[in-house]
Amino acid sequence: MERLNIDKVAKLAHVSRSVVSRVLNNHPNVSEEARTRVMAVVNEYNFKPNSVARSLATQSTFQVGVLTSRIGEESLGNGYWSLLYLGIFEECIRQGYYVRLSFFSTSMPKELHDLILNEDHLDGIICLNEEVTEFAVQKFDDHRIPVVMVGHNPNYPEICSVDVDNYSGAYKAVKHLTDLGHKYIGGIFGDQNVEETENRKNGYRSALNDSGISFNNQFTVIADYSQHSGYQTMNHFLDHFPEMTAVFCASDTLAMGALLALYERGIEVPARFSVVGFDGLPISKYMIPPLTTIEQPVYGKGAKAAELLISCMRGEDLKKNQINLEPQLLIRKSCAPPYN
Amino acid sequence: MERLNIDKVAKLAHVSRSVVSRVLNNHPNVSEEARTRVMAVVNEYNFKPNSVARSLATQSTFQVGVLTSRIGEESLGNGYWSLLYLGIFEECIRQGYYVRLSFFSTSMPKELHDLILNEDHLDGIICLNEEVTEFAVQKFDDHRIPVVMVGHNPNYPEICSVDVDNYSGAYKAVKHLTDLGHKYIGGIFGDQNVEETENRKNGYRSALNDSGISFNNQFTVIADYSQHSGYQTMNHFLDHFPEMTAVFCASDTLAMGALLALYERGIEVPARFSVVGFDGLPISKYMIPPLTTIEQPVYGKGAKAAELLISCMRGEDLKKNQINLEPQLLIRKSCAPPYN
DNA sequence: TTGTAAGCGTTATCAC
DNA sequence: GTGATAACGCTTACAA
Repeated sequence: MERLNIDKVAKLAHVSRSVVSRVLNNHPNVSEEARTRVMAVVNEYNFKPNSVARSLATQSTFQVGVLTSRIGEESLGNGYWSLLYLGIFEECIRQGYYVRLSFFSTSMPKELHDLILNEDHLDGIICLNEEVTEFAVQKFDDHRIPVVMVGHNPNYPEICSVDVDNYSGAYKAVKHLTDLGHKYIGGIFGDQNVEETENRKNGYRSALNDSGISFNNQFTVIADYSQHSGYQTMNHFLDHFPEMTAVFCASDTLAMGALLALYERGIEVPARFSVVGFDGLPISKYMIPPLTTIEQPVYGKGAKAAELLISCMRGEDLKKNQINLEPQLLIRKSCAPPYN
Repeated sequence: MERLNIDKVAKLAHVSRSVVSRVLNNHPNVSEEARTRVMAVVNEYNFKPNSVARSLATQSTFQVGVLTSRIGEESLGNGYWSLLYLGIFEECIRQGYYVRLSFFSTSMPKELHDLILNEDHLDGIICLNEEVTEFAVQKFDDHRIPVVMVGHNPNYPEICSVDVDNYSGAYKAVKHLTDLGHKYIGGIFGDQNVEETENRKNGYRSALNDSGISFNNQFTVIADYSQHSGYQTMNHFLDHFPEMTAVFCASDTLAMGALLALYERGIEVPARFSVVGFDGLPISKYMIPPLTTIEQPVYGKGAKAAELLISCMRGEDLKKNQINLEPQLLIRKSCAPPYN
């Protein structure tokens, strides 16, 4: 069976191509009779209008681009990104949009940048981190196509964004530790020069403060979100601050590294040391011991970002465009009162 | 600055639109002089031809679809899928193809299936697992667009596929255990009714055999590739076969679950029990203890699949279309000779 | 070597 | 309510 086009359908239904188009797009001004004739043909031949031609005519592709940094394999492999993408994908497809996932790296040739961000093929863009946001915003500074980002960036106040309440999450984590009686609590953070880190650090600080514990800057390290950084930083803490009895890690991956460092030194968790993570990744449930962590709605962040983007694409003017989702403390087995 | 099209470029360069098209597509038969004039304009205005229009004219979109099952969040989060996708993406983009990643579920409405697999928008498809392959192959049984899959499926011998040598991987893993002196070795596998499992099981069996150990069917369980299954199955083994001293897990996630079960019972790894995984995921390095595993080139599988697909799309006739990549034993800290 | 003109398969405008 | 017809922006015979 030949693949047919709108003209052939029109012929078969004894109408003009415009009528077919109207029927397919639910436009008014088409007689009930014509509609049924057209639909009969459409169903019989399972006709689907060619979406490329439609894109050319309407100047919109119904495709959303998702952009993230070409991070290392280790960071990529932690489940956070897949879950975020899944949230985006499912919301988009539900609303009839395709989604194209691209990894971006400043070191790739310019042609690839242009290819990835090819505006003819994209109706909107979701940026998953700051580096990429900067790049996309700069390229689309004339607002030709809408951009939304996951995570807030104070440099781009006019851009819609979704994030978890980082302050609140960190606060809850550290408060849990102080409530347990810990007084010397390390903090491992993941990303320099980013509001997220600033907020998490403030949450950490406030929780300490509210428990009457003074903040010690040496107990705080900003690295990156890899397991390796968690491992390294934990070793550093253990070498220099024997009084420390607990650590707040700003990601589950960081916590995973910290747990390994503790294990290698034979320091039992949670009996002799407590650790709390951030993210609530699926794998955190199977760490040893199962990680107490701050669960954030990763999937939900993605879905919400997609929802915002599609609203923007439809031309709706969003007033409340910086959305914060609330994280929850998820208690498992990696925390206990301090030893002694 | 207005966005320009090929006609405007032609006007500015004082040539016809066909000349512009020819220089943009590196076609022959264009004078050096015309070429430089065109390129001058192209560069000055940074002109990029509209790819949607090009798609319509050439009947090809330069887009590749990647299809995978809408698996649970836990399975999604293990890093395997992200890595595989990264391999596909980077090879595609290098060759100038976009890639669209979609999750497929048999339970979603038919409109979504049609949307996801919309052939007008796709020049080729890479299937990441069997369920999805079946669906795609059935939809494109007339070979309108090429399909390649990751993992071999004997039901579709004519389709190009890439996989790791599952037999060899399992063999190496279990041989490592028998070489260490283990005699009672469990096997946890991940996917019923799939050639992959068959092959891994055969590898496990052969290694046992080559070491003069008889195969015990009770020591073998086929579940799914989740941490939870590893956890559950390990508990089952521990409850029923106290003589068992080691286990081969057909994925790192399975091993992660097994490790947790062992930990909860206070059975030290590797002192009292050895475990080896399969995959070599980035997270396996940070398990407790760091996992000895069979490292397969996940990224490479993706890249190779993309390479095959693009060859097919270019019309090359591939003879050697079932490719096997060789996995390696990666020794870390989860194995030791049996206790006593 | 170059230019003209005919597609590609839609949507959208505007007479009828 | 309907149907020509003109876009949309490109590629590609074919003629010059």
